[in-house]
Amino acid sequence: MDGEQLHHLARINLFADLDPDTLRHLDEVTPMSEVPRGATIAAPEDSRNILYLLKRGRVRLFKMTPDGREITLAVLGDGNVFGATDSLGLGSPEMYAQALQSSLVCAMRERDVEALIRQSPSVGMRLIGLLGHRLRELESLVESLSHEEVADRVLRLLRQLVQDFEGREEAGFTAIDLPLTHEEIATMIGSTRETVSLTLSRLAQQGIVRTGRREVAVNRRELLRRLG
DNA sequence: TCATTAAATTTCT
DNA sequence: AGAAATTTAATGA
Repeated sequence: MDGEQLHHLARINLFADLDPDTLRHLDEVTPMSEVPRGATIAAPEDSRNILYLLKRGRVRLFKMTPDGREITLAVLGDGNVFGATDSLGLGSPEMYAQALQSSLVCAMRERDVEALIRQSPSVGMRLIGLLGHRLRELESLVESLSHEEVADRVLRLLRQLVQDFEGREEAGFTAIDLPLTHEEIATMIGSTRETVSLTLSRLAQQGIVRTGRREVAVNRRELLRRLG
């Protein structure tokens, strides 16, 4: 399965073809809440047996190093899931989840998820698709982190983000539909705010990216040329 | 090449 | 005004 298909797979509703009765039951066991930008949805001290369903919004998953620095492990969009570290073994207990923008989140007990998967295997299949996509992005990140210089790490990250969060197209530049600071970008590629800032402005001079406060757009043609 | 430190500057609330 | 985000510069590993 190629990246484009996986991309679309990740966007479809986890519960797409469930029958009305099941959906009604799900509604009862999955309280929904609106989470404001910047708020923490889950922290290590929270109960670990909940699967969060991101109905709409953007959520960043990160860990904290002993010296207090953040390491971002994933940014999730509409239709994705996170949490649930006990029986599903999804993610680690040390993970924080923070809303990058106002988001709509459902909480489902892990045991209800288990029961649902047994009853509707298609839900399980979609979950695997979602997780497979995340795994692949992590693999590519590790690869990049281990031997590339910062400029290339930034570029690979942006290529990934523009695929997952494709925004408006304007004058050859495709926006990344995600509010990100240079600081946050740094935590995604193991660099620093200052270096990311300098790197982005150099890439802007080269016509590969266009940046603004909390926003980045990329010229896909130039990006491809540079990354090969 | 890039993290670190320090500081200035811009932009948002 | 004050906070947050970004930029610039000097230094050393």
